[in-house]
Parts: sequence; structure tokens; C-alpha cells
Amino acid sequence: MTAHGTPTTDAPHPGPVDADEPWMRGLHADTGYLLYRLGLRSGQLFNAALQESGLRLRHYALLRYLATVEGAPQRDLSERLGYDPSAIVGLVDDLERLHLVERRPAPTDRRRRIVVLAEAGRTYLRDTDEASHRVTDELTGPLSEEERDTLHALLLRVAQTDRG
Amino acid sequence: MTAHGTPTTDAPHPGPVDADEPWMRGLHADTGYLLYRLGLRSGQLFNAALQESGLRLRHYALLRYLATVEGAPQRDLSERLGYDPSAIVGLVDDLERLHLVERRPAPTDRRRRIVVLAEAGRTYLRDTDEASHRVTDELTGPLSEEERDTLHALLLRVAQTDRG
DNA sequence: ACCAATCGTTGTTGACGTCAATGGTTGTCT
DNA sequence: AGACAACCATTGACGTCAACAACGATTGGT
Repeated sequence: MTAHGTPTTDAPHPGPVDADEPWMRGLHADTGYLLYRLGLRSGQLFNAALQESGLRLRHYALLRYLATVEGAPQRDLSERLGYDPSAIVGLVDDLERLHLVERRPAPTDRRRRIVVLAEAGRTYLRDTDEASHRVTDELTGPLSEEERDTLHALLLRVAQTDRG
Repeated sequence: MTAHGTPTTDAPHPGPVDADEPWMRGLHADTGYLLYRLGLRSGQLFNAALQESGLRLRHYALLRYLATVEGAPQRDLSERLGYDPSAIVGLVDDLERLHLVERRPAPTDRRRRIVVLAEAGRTYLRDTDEASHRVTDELTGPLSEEERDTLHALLLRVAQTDRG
């Protein structure tokens, strides 16, 4: 296959190659890629923490949003959480099966089904609140308290201007 | 829409409910969830920018890592990039099909196959470098230059101690 | 010469996002 | 009133993606 006439070493050159070139840089030089990778890890940690309760991060996000609104049609959930309407169906199905939320018909519009947080849902949020904090602490472990606030504020601004 | 003052309102209560409770808070109060959501958006933007070249963010990350190492066995790629070894196979297959990388047998170990960046791969990195910068700019749009540096530094520390 | 460990590979499973299409319902326009 | 477009929740299909088990080939240790 390959003529190995050159004195190639087994291990690849560990040192930098053409590091002078600006386009020759490591992955960590990109803020976007860092966000992508940390987002993956954050999701993994969240799902692992919520695994014992049988739910996933998406369910948790839906519950948390419901806690701030006290009832919303599924269309609103889709827009606010950024999930496809078809995805909301399955999520609410799961949560309703566990009696954490309840589907109620909207009085004025029989097409809509308003999802409200049940009492068990409030209890669930109260119980998993500490686990949620643990995940954030583990993620931002090497940062000081002040740095965490700074990071949170920056992320918040990026996220908010994201949706107009 | 229809917000009468009647006890049974169609629309859910728009105001805060039990906002006094600490576990009753919005999604954006969680740094972990913010990271998760921004990570998703970052990945979408990256993939959209790379779509015209037929590659995805994973391929791009692999190429960029190869640029800093000049050749690595697939096992190293798996560990460094955080992807499963089985995922590396498909990625290298795609890149090799486009002649961006090359699989070379390791002289001392016939199990290993060292993946090296081909000349076309370097050209590809040079050409897509600007697109990568555009994505980061779009993501961190609302932030000032100094704030972007702060965010990048914070994310870098979180990411680095992650695999320490 | 055995045996455990390693490397790349294949296959499978489940979660996930996206889009098209449907049944039921509402509002509008004439 | 009736016709018609728009809306809502739901279902289904398709492709992407991560995580895991299992395998053949190879290596190193004893």
C-alpha cells in the first residue's frame, strides 16, 4: 500500500507543526466549539442526575417552565422551549403518566389543551432542586463564586438576544 | 387573547405564582441549562455554516485537531475529541473519501492506523477558517470584544478542568 | 504457547430534530 | 348560512447522533 521509505517514526510528531499559521489552531481557540462541547457535557450531567427519577432534561425543562407560568397550551411550550410541537406531545405524555402535569381543555378553544403543573409536579421540582444545583456546581467547579456570576450573566445575554 | 377578569380564565395566569419559593424559578436561572441550550444553538450554526462543504461539526473538529498534531491513531482521536471509537471510524471514512485525510499503517503496530492530514485537508481548513469566525461572531453578537474574551477564558477553564 | 489487553470495526439500540400529513376546530369572508 | 383558510395537537417517517456490546486481528506479558 504505502511505500514507507521515509524514516517515519511510530508516534506522530507531538510538537506543533505549522502553528505560525492563524488557521492552524486548536479546537479550544473557538468560543463556538467550546459552547458546543460544554453544552453536550452539561446535558449529560443533567440527564445522569435526573436518571433516577426516570425523566430527562427535556421533561425537567418543561416542568420548570410550567412552574413559572402555571398552565400553558402546548403551542406555547413548543415556542418557549424551542422544541417541535410533535416533541411536546411525547413529553407531556410521559409527565402526565407520572401525574406530574395535567392536560386540561381550554374553555374557549376546544383545539387547545392547557398543560398545568400538578401537585406532584411541584413536589418533584422541590425535590430535584438540589440535584440541579449539584450539576451546576460540578460544571462550574473550577470557577469562583464571582466568576460563576460573570459567566452566568454573559451566557444569559447571549441567550436572550438570541430570540429577539 | 381573551383575558377577562372572570375567576375561570382561558389564558393561564401570566403573573408569577409562587415566585417566593426558591425552587420556583425560570429556566434561565440555571447556568447548566443555559450551557446546554447555547451548545445546541452553537452546533446548529456550525453545521449550517459547514453544510455547503458537505461536512459536519464533528468532521471539522477532527480536522482541526489533526492540524495541531500532524497525525494520530484513531484511539487518540477518540479520547481527545470525546467521541466513541466507533464514531471515529465513520468520520475518518468520510474525510478519507474526500481525500482530506489519509489512513497510514503504524510501522511498529499493525493494529493501529495513523490518520494524517492531507494537503487538501490543510486547504480546507484554510478556506473554512473565515466561516468558523463568522459563527462565533454571530453567537457572541451582543457581547463586546472584551466580554467575548472574558467568556472565552471562563469557558476554557471549565472545559480544561473537565478532563483533568 | 497460553492469556489478557489493545485497536479498529461492525451492528444495535435509544434519544433527538425535522418535516409532511391528518382530524378536529376556529375564525373569516362572501 | 356556507365555503374556505388558518390553527392546534397528534402521528408517522426519515436522518442524525451518542452509547454500548461484540468481533477479528494483533500485541505484550508470563
